[in-house]
Amino acid sequence: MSSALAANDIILREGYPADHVFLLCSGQAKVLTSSSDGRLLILRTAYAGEILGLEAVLGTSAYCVTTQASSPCTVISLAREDFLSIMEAYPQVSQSALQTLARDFSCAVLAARRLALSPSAAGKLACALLDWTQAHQPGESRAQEHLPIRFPAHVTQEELGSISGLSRETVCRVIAQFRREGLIHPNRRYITLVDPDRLEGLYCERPHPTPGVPDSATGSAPSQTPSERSSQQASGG
Amino acid sequence: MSSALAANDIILREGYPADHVFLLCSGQAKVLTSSSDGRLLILRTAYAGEILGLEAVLGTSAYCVTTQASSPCTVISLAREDFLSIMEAYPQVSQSALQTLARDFSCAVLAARRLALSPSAAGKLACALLDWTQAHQPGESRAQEHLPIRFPAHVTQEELGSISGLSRETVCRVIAQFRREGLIHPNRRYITLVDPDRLEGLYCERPHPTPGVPDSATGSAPSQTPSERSSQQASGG
DNA sequence: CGATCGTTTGATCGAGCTCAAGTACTGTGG
DNA sequence: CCACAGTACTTGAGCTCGATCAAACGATCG
Repeated sequence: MSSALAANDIILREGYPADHVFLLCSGQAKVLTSSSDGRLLILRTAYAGEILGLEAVLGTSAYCVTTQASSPCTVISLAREDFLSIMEAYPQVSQSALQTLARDFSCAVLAARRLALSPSAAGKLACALLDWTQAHQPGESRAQEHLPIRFPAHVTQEELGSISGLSRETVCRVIAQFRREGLIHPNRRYITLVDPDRLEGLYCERPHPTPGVPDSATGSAPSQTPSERSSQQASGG
Repeated sequence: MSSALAANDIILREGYPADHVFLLCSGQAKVLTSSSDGRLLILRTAYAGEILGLEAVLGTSAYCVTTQASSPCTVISLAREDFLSIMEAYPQVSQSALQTLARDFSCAVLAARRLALSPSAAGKLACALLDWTQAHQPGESRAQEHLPIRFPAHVTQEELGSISGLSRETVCRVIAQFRREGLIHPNRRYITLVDPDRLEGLYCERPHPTPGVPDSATGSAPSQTPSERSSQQASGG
């Protein structure tokens, strides 16, 4: 039931039958998806305490991501049926699973966003750095976002490439460019984001409070949602 | 509480406070994310009966996708607190929400996959067509995947571009190429995928039962997951 | 029958990938 | 402390693919 894994061991594999969920008891793991030619897309890092494989056990019958230990790990595996009955018995577990899935979904959407909508390599990398640091920020230090941010340790440029959808070499070139522009300060250990706000403003098309969805057919005020105009009827477009 | 919306009206907007969930009672809606310069990434189509905005109400405090009516719609909005207490009172609602979120997550991962891992425009479009038809297949006709598939109606090439991360013109060119190769049969109304399997084999790097994650440091059999070697200990890397 | 929207095709250009070579840093063992 | 090996980083040159710009063509609808 409990396993000790070495770095780079596979915890679960995309495409395989989703017969278990895995509780990551210690260590860290990369959540990624891969193509048959070896290219990787790293979605996020999972830390101790997280449950892996939720989406597959609940939904389709196969895992849709691969999880690979990035450091020595301890995991506990739980059979699908057991986990489902636990969730039934303890509503708190369901609630926790809901929040986990909601976060996973947001993370996947952010990845898709920057891959599709960032027009340049610099944009992709900037978004990746900002998304990554925000997602892995311990605690709720979202308010002091304008302060310098340390990028988590031991992420190679190759991994950065797999996060942002760029080649190793391009990652290197963009990092050099950001350094020249004073936006980041790469040490051997950390990449310090000197001015996250400026980085975001210059290169990112991130979800803002006022996003750019066209309101072509909508004559009404763009900021209104149905909840705010429950009595009104939308003018037919 | 209930609203009638015209086509192209916005149901909920990414970045806005997640104060409500929305039950789509009739019509269809596009789930998308946008950049400030107007580029779009369409993740999927939501149909009548679906609950929209789940991920935001449960997780972070802001919607992370935009939902836009693609046909006239009826939606019912439900305040966040009300929905949360309903979920608490009726475990079935929680279970349903879990499955919805699991599917949404899988869908977002597929989008990120094809954006990052498909090496060519043809690959991106082929994956998009296949993902889209599978996700929107009514019922469980997954078994007869080798039969021709009709692509859902009224998806313009521009929308196909926003689904696959390509420009309109490139979508057109790739469609022409697929037609020349006998892979698809585009009518004015439908695109018929003549041979989905061949299309997938030629152009897609989709999650197969034997994906290409490197097992560099793992000496053990690649197909083994921790659940299958619960008594064994991984050899320290 | 004209207007509008969607599709088709061509020409050009540039960003980023690939290939290739070279450099810096880390850790290990003597 | 130094030599060595391995890994990661850096930089350059060339080239390919898809975006962009531009211009018709076709269908549908009022």
